[in-house]
Amino acid sequence: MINPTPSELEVLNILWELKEANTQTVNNRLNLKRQVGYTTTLKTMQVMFEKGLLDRRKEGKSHVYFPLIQESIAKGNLLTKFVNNTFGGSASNLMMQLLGNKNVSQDEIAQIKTFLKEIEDKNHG
Amino acid sequence: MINPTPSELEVLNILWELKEANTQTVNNRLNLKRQVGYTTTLKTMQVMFEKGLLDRRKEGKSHVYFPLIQESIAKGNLLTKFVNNTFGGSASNLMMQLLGNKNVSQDEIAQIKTFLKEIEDKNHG
DNA sequence: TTGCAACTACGAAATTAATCGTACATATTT
DNA sequence: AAATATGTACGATTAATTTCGTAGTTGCAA
Repeated sequence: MINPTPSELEVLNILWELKEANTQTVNNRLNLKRQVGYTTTLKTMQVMFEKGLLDRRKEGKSHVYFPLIQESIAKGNLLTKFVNNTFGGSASNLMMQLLGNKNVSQDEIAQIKTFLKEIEDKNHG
Repeated sequence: MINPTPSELEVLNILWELKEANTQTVNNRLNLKRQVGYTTTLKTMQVMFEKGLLDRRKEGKSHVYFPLIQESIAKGNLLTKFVNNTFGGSASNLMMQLLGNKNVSQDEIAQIKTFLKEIEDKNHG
């Protein structure tokens, strides 16, 4: 199980959205949020290719990269690791922290409750 | 806002539990889970002291260290950062991932539901 | 075919975190 | 006082990640 680094996750988030893209496109996207050099992005994607996080095909002059790992699986793995490190493996502890967190909006909390109600209803109905 | 590194968080977890402890005690605790050298633990705690994560007082021959940061605040900060990095800032996305995660036991899920029901009841009653 | 623009490859530097070796200081025991 | 035990400080090493400089390749336009 290969967990992406923070920088790699940024790249993956873009590729999960676009399905596939060349380095230029990914780099432009990254630069909407923060300044990154082109070769930095290229190197990151090459390393990801070597790690097996991405695959690519030649298209014209450039390579088109695409993810080899599913979004839900990658994020699930990261989440599991985070829960273990930070909340001693207790998902409910994380949950309680989340609901008490000032950085989580009331909207988000309402959404979570709605989501859980749906699950409840599905199970009981 | 200084976020502890993974190793630092391990130390903090011990100190939050014990309120305060010397390096020897912390190191012994760490070694229940994995092998760590004494000077490694010492160095980590010294760095944490420099960063302002811990304070200490001289007691006999050794220093007694104690946390300067509250558990809920530290974990809340880590959680916020994680939600931002991994789930684009959406706590409900994290939530959905959590409930679908194979690594989260049915017990945990039940506990979360119970916990949310309590909140619901408290709000509606 | 020469020159330019767009990509790519490679290596290396810079940063951060984690780890430990070694030496020093202090207190206690003999 | 010498030996021992305990704790501390400091520097150095290792490893992982992030970053970028530079050079090479390819294709197209002048």
